[in-house]
Amino acid sequence: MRIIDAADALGYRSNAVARALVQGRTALVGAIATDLANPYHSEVIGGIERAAGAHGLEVVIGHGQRDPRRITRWVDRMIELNVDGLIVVSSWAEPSALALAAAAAPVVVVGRMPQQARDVDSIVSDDVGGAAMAVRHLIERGHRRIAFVTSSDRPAAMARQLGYETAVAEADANVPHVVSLADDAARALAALLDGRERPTAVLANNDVTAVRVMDAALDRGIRVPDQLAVVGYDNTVMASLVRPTLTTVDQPNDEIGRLAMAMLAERFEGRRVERHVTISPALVVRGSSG
Amino acid sequence: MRIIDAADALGYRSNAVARALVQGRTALVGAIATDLANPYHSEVIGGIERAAGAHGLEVVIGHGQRDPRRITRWVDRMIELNVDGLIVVSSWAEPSALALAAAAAPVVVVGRMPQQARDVDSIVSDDVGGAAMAVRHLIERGHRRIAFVTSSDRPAAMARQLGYETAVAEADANVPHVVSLADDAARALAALLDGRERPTAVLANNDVTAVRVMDAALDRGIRVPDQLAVVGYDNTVMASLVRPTLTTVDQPNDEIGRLAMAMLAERFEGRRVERHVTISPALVVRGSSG
DNA sequence: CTGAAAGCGCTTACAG
DNA sequence: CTGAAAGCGCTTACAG
Repeated sequence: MRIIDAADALGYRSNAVARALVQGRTALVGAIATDLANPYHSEVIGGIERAAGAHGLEVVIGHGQRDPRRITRWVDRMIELNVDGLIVVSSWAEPSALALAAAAAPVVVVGRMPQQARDVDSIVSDDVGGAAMAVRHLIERGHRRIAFVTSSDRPAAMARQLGYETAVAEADANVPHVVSLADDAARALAALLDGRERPTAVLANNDVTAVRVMDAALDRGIRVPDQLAVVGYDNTVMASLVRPTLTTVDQPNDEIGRLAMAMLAERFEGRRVERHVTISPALVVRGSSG
Repeated sequence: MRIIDAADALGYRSNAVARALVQGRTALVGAIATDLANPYHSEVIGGIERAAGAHGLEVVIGHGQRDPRRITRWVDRMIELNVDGLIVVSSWAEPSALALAAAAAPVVVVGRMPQQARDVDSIVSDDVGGAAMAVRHLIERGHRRIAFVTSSDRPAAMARQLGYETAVAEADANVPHVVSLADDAARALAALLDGRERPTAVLANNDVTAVRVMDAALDRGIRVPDQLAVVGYDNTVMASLVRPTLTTVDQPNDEIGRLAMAMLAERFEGRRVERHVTISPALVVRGSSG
């Protein structure tokens, strides 16, 4: 007891680095996010953290800052830090780096990768289904000229586009009308909104894009939702802040984080086979779709 | 070379934990944030990261999740992880834990602490000056009945209230009228907006509070800014998303992050005396103040 | 210049 | 039950 008191008095703290070296485990889970400023990512990480507590694990976060190289470097760095498991909330990491990492510790990717990495588990949201659900909602409200506006050619956006195309095809509505804001956004928006055959509804690949469409419409005096219905994707905070509030597709981010942690735990318990889970999104109807 | 090739082929990676043990340094800076979902915190951390790169340091992030105990525990954990320096983007850590940490590695707190911790450097924004600047702006626009609405009694909010009180006093405007949303927000807003002596302008302790005031006003048919000017604080993304867009007080978050990293670097170079820096905010005038 | 030894701060298995 | 030794995977200082 006197020894312990003396240690406390001197401010002694056990060196976790040395402990990790001998125990071969750090009790650390690494979480890498494309962009922490994006609330979607911080919510997923919140879910990971809450679940990690139950396993006696701490979550250290690496911030990718929307830079693919930085994200891939974090994968390497986390393995060097000897994390016991790694959750990559990003589709931007190099598959080869992920496969290498998976040889050292269990790895779960949250997001739709361009290609699978060996021995890496994954969680994706059903983007095809979510986008189709949004389009069906617009069709139910009587819309027949529905455009898809996208700012990305990442796999998630492509899957949403596919869901859009599928749903307009099955409803015998318009021919698919896809507008990309990637190059000249102002011009693309002008072509979309100033033409004679203006759509009556727009599905956007995410909330940010949806808000850009809404702003462009309001600038032209086009009323939302009366003259143009707009639906976003991701249900970020901005969806309930803008006026009119934005109808959007929601994903259970907290739940996704918990699941990612649970999948790591299964690996700790000995699972050897890959596991790939698809999560179902849900439509949140607000003002922008009438 | 053949040995290196073989190591590569086997996927060998140097064990950073072992290296850290012998070198006595991890090349890691810990960054702890109250709430990563808050863009203010993720911007500061972005600034830290950009500056850390130049020093060959990596930034690991601990997420406080708005839980004071969790934040304090992260301070302990980061020291156990042997970070070379620690930046706490939060005012919620226990001063005693910070002082203990500072005995092991340089520590910089970004935020206004209720009390100073020994050997801990700090960066605060001039909240008194920022709030006074906002009030003077409203006075210039002719307002004489200006209220301060706050949702917090944390030191930053208190300093902003002080700045408000100082500025209304010097302008010979109204007597200070402070409204707290801490207990019964709906009732407090009703008292503020439904009374006969309704203010013509409101300064809020932050943007979230400002948006709540704006929404409450719009619900009552009170036009912003014509019948009620509203000014926020922090210049979060939501300030430019709401309609009317929000006049607010901006802090150079990226710059604050860089400075925090620079202050750590000074400690690495041998600085022994405490350093406390105050950053000047700036007013961003938008639609909500007319 | 090369190679083996000592040691970073712990935990664990073992001898006393 | 207590105490000393071995060893985790590296780096560094030193002997050859």
